[in-house]
Amino acid sequence: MSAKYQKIYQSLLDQIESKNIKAGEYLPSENELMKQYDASRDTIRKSLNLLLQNGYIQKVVGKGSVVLDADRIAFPVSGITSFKELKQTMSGDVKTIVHELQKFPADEKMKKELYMESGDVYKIVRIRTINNEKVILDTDYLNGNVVDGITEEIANDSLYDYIEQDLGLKISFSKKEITVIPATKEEKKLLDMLDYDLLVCVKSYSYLEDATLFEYTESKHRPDKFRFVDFARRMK
Amino acid sequence: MSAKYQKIYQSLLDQIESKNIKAGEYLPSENELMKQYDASRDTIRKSLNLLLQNGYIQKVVGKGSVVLDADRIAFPVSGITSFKELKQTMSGDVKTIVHELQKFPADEKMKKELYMESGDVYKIVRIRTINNEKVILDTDYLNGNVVDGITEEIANDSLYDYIEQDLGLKISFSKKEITVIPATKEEKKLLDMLDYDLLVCVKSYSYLEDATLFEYTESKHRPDKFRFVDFARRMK
DNA sequence: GAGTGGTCTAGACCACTTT
DNA sequence: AAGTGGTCTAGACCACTCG
Repeated sequence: MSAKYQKIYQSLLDQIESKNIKAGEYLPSENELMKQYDASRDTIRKSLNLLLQNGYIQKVVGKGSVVLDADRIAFPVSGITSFKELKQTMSGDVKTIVHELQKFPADEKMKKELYMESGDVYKIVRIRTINNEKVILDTDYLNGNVVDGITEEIANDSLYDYIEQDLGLKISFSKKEITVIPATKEEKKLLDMLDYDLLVCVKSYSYLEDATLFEYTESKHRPDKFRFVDFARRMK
Repeated sequence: MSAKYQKIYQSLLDQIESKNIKAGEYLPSENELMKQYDASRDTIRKSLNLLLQNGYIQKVVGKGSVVLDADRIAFPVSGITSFKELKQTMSGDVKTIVHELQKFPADEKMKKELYMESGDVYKIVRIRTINNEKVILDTDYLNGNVVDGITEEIANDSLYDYIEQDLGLKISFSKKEITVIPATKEEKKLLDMLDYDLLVCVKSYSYLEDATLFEYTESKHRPDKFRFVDFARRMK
């Protein structure tokens, strides 16, 4: 986070989020920003590109960079938000129950899902409660060759913090798939399902900076507690 | 699409998609690509950035750009795919039934959703069938000050083609929200709901290049026919 | 005509990986 | 030591919007 363009991005973002520059207003021109931040045009443009990609501004040729209305749909779910990070944007009292934690030699399914040839796999099953209702069931499978030393405390706190801060690995990107599936008896027993028979299933593959696949997750949400927000630019 | 970096992007993408360069292999280095395409490093890097953002490659410092496994999760839903575009990636026989098409002065709800002060709004209700099953209910509201002249044929074919090709407007970005909602009696009547009581609701706000909001859509999917795929890079 | 963003170029230094 | 990507700079021309 020491790069100049990232600092400028953060500085501009702060001004947008604090409503110092309001939705509908224009940012200073690239020329202006060059002077303000004592940076080259290219550096400024890198900063603006980050704002652009994350849906904070829209550039209009001949006019400038307009600030968009980020409140319209609040923006909790961008990037690879882990549950702990997500939690901070959620209302209500959120807790984690570690239901299962084991380490075992990778079976066929895991070798396939995690592209492993040998070694151990961690399986972690966690139940997430919101206001004391059990509404999310997370099952993680981790490549034990990449990540090791997972304990119940870690699983109870934050896996991502452990991987990034303690192991010093860098989580880089993920692929997610969202579908709706019937709840099994087992799942109905573990969660407070009310009258629902379906679960929203988010399958997720997470990768490190060097493109190593280290985690496969199935996150099953009670339908009424599920919400996903997306910002997308058109690519033609 | 005439920019040099976009052409290089497309060229590299073709090679990746045709398996000319396979997953796990490295692209030529930036230096190599500069020579191959007779371009500056900056231009090459712009092309690679597009591949990066769309999940086709991962850059590893000191090594190069690895091609990722795009097949792992197929990638139908990136950008603002309209239904017609989506259709092409779907299996099965897909049809559209225009159920309602009207134009009326914006009421309070529409003024709020579309940020209008006055003028007309189009309301279009369409039912999408897959293999003759009615599984998706799309309701579009369009700002009549921006988009005009919509007929049943257009609604039946492709709204986006009309807006982009006939009206010459440029669709630029959208915000989407995915939730699950109970199906109303009306919706149950319009769709083939089998035993399902829930619908996946995708609310979408679509904007033009100059940041004008021109469309608000509610797309309701029968749960078993819904699938959403997402690629995300971590922003810390 | 002045100002805006969009694109492209050429050159430089750094931290990192590999041999 | 050589090669890689990450960052930063300076200068140029274009198409576009606005007054």
